[in-house]
Amino acid sequence: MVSSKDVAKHAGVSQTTVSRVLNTPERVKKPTLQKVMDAIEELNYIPDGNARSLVQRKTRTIALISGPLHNPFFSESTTAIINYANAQGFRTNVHFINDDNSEEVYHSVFENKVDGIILSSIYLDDPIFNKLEKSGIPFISFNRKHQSEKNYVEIDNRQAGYLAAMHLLDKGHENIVWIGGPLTISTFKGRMEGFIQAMQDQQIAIPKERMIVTDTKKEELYETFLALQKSAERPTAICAATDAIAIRLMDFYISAGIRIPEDLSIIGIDNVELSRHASLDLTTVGMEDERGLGFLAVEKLFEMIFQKNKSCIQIKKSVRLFERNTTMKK
Amino acid sequence: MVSSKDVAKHAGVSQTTVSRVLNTPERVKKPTLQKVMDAIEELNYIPDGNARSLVQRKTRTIALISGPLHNPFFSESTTAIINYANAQGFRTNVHFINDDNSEEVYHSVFENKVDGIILSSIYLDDPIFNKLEKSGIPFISFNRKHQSEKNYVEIDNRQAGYLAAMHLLDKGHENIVWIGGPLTISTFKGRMEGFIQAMQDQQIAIPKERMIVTDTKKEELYETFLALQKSAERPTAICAATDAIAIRLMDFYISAGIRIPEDLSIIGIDNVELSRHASLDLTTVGMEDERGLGFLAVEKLFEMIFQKNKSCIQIKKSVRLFERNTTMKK
DNA sequence: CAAAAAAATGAATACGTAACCATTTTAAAG
DNA sequence: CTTTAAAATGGTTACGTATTCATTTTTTTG
Repeated sequence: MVSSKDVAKHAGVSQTTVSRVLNTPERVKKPTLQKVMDAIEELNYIPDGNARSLVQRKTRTIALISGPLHNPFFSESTTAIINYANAQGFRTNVHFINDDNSEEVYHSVFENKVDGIILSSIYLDDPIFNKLEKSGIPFISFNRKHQSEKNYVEIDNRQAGYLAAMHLLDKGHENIVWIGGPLTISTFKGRMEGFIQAMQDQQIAIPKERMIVTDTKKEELYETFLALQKSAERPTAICAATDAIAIRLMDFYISAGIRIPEDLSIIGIDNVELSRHASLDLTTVGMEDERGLGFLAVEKLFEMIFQKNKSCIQIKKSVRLFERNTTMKK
Repeated sequence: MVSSKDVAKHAGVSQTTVSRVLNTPERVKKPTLQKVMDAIEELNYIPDGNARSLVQRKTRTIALISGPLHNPFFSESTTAIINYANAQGFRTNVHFINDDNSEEVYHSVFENKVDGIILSSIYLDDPIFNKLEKSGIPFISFNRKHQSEKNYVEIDNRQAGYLAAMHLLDKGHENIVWIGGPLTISTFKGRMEGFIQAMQDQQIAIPKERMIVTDTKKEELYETFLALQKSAERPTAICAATDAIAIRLMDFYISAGIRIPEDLSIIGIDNVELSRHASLDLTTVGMEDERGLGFLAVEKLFEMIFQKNKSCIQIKKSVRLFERNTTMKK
């Protein structure tokens, strides 16, 4: 590989001058500059970012630990985050966490000495949180938060669950089923609490079998769907904890010949882009802000990176109903 | 930051031994090993990947230059690629290219001295191809290929376009509109050629106004939709170059009250996961292989990285029709 | 038990860059 | 001109690791 020393030799200057040409060209005399530039061109020299990182103690890289991209929420946030980082001249290392690779993922992230970490994969009692704090690397979680209530950007999940439930109640539904992910995740916990609150406020009892806490994977949701179909008293409406869940369930129901919303109302939460598609036209609850949580989070992350802003980020965005065509009067 | 020297001092050994503990622990005596491990634990030492990269001349990082994630094809391939790389212990730098950032993106990739590059963003006559070859870094393009016909994984685009057109012709359509992206991209060129071939084989004339080459962005597609709606002789079927285009168009048509497939048949190409959703149920053409082009490409890329396999990769996967519910007899 | 072989460890160095300090060259001031 | 200041450039070092080679310690062998 051609290094700055090779360039220096070729141009008849010192390595220091080559470095200066690249970093502070205004401190180099014109003719010297030209000589060096020519040598760079001729030798096809590209500086080594790793060597630079080593001496500068900055990698110009952030790590993104994201949920799965088949969930449109995450494909939207990932896009926003990578584009923002790129615009700042930063690279983005993307990771997906599953049940048995979190160890390796965090190891890889810490080893790489990234300048910032943005994650949507944290659990309420996740032990990784302490490691993140101890590492001294700026980090922020979006969509989910840790029980410590530090460094997060989220929507008002309780409000979201509440509004979703209220909408179905307004439409005259009473036999409503909640389908959400594990309560070890703040997002699902908050949204479910909001849902329960609304039902209680309207004095609607919720039998245990109508509160379904499941995994959000396709297979588990299919099991859930089958169980519901077999149940004696089928729900007239489903309150799904996320648009991704709602959209998946719609697939199963429509495939089974059940019409939405005529036979079954369904509402999601997140207001992902895809939910607006005319074929789905999913009623949902989400932020007004079109930029999304991922954008807000990465924006804050870079504030932390650049300004060394050590203050704790706590952002909760309020939500509203987006009424579309998957819910109707009972 | 705590370095291996600090660990060495703390454990009363040399830095060399610390390095050995991490890399070749079997060459270290048990009690020494333990001392060092304890010191590592106590000081919370994590080796610096950049320093290692510098001396080993390997970064354990690949770069992915992808199309936009709102296109399900790319969210699927990105998932497959990142997961594969992670399983190999590699990080993935993800980049998105747009009209005016390609310079910076490639600069960033080359600067980072990645071990491999996987890209779906190349143009037929893309000058970046020579730079990639000159760089000596293993690389492969998927979905698209360069005119040099080197290092690519694609579907048989001509066959795909042919099958899509034939399907519509079989259904009795004659007024068929082709909607695809720019012909500077191999994917669109090949698919369109296949489409034209089928029409010629069936001796169906294609007036110029039925061959639409446009940008694949939402806004441009909307313009295309409006133009078609205004045209005197509306098509009875649309052959879209990709599922992403087809799905976008369905949104516009359904929003305008046009029924699919009753009023208009539409077929895509790619067979993305989303196309199977019951609400869309898009007829399409795609690979048999469920793993997708991204997976095949990254698999080959790692063969190149590990085996120093310099042989040129040329993979063209054959396709078949997936008949669903957006096409019907005229 | 001595000699030879093997195992364990350490000292020194390289990787490619930026930063710091020293030196030379050029321009400004008197 | 000479002196002083400023600009331009070069030499050396540090960043944190793995590697190479040398040295010490331990084990094996006859």
